[in-house]
Amino acid sequence: MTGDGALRIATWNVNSVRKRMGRLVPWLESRSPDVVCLQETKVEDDLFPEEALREAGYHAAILGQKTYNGVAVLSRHPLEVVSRNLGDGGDDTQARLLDVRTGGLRLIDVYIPNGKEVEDPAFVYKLEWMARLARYLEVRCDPGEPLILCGDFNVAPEPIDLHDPVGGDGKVLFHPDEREAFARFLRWGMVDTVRHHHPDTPVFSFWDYRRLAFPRNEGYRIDHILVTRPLLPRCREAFVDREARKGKEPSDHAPVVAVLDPL
DNA sequence: ATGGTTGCTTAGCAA
Repeated sequence: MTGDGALRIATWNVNSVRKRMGRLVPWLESRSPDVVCLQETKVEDDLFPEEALREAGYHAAILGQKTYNGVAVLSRHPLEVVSRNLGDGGDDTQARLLDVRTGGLRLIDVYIPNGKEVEDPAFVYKLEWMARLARYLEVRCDPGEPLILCGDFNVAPEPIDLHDPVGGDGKVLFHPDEREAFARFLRWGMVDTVRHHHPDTPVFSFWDYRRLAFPRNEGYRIDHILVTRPLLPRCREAFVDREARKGKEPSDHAPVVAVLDPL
């Protein structure tokens, strides 16, 4: 809590929730977010550390699987699940989406496929999944409703969003096709909160474990909190919590936080 | 430099 009733909404790819509990719980205690969307929990639902997180003060909605992927939404308030995965008749075998209502808000937590390499079939799957998500917004959501779409999008939207936009052009995370798929979310009616509040500031949310990328600040801004227009006047600030990437055994991603004025 | 590191699961995959 910020002490004035503001809501803190966060998204964090933790790269295994069980491995990261020693950092996640102190982070929850120090930052006191109201809602936290997690990605890459990498755990089946019956092994999710729900009790420890309950003791830290959070309800949880979870959609996990063994070894890979997995999303969860933690909230100070009880959660109602609107949808687990896209539910459109396409492949839903990977745990990548949770659509929930909590504390008077609707949030969609996504872990968009990484895509591996542009030449890989996984990249085709990524583009198809993003098109399915756009369709999900069109069919099951309304740009006139207060809605938050956040998570690991695995897309750096603009040149400012990666350390080497020339070298990265046409590669995974910054390919024109995935940038266009991301732009479609914005055209539908979502606003990128971090970029809205910091139009000209390079900020990254992911640094590869390899190549000493973090100390060199060779990063990408691929984790996003998007909001529909009705929420924008309430969004006071949005930022990357870079401190959470420092120190021993970090995730390769930092949390992104948006601060909303109360209704 | 098709390099490098981390996590899950145990040698190979995903990121």
